[in-house]
Amino acid sequence: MKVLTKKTDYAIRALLMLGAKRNTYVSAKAIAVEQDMPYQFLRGVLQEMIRHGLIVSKEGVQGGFMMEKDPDDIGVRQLIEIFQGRVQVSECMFRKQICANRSRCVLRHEIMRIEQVVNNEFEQVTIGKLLRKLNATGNLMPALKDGEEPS
Amino acid sequence: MKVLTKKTDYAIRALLMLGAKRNTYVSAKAIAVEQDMPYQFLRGVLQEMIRHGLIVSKEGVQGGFMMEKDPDDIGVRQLIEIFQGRVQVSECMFRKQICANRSRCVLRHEIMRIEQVVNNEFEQVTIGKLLRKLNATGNLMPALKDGEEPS
DNA sequence: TTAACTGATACTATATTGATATCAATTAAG
DNA sequence: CTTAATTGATATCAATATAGTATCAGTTAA
Repeated sequence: MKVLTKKTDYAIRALLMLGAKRNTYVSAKAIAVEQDMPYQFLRGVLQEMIRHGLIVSKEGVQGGFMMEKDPDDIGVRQLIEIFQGRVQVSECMFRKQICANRSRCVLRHEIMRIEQVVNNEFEQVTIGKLLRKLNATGNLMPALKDGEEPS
Repeated sequence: MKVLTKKTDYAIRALLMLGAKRNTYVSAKAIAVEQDMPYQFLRGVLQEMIRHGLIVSKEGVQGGFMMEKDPDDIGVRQLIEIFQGRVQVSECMFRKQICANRSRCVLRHEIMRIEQVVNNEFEQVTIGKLLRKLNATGNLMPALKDGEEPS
């Protein structure tokens, strides 16, 4: 069970780059190369973020994308909603007759509680928070030391 | 974003039926009809649960399925793992070079924390717990009263 | 004028999910 | 002993979601 799809994954990483270079336009190509993402696919992701007001763009030479919102106001929850739709534990777990009255369904309570917990957790992970963590260690991808194995 | 797939959904509801009629064999057909699930699809789900030791079966006339484990020992988390695989926030969010050393990746911590929270929540929702909730209200699908609208 | 860009959109490929169909083997009951 | 109700096992298919590619028009700095 994969919680984050590629789109959300790429969106987060692109935003981390834009957040690290605020007030300058970064091209899709630059992001794609540095983060090793498929160029056209990434562009679609960036377009979607423009539509949702997270970033802005400038066309032409020296153009690119720039972060618009405060990174602390961009939560992973919002990104999930944009690229994967609202978190629902079950579309309609107790359907037909059972769903005739969802508010009285005894299981609905549990389902909604978990939905809320999940959303809450993701909401608290913001781009700003992640950026500060990155700054603390200096880079996003620490190099391996001699002889060190990937883990 | 749908957290529970049909298989998990059907599994939970089938288990609730079996849990409500313990020590008797309930046929796949009976479950499918009462819970309005596709018969053959449900059978696949039941087979999978046999393989994982959650239920047992008896072939032939008067055969069917019976709950094997203590319902308090069957958590939704286990069902998700069986039918949807282990919960992973991201398969490998920071791949290639970045994933060369996942343990040092600064974002990994956040990711794993959320994974744990999610798993914990689902673990605590057991079939036994759900059954007790059902018993408290008497049935799984309360009928609508006159004039009452689905909600 | 040109090359580096984004905007927009159409398309393809692959994987996952949901569902159906078939046939052999088992078993209770008449 | 036969039959109908069942599970076991598998093969197949359809629908949807995810991931990725391609193309062309428009914009802009140099």
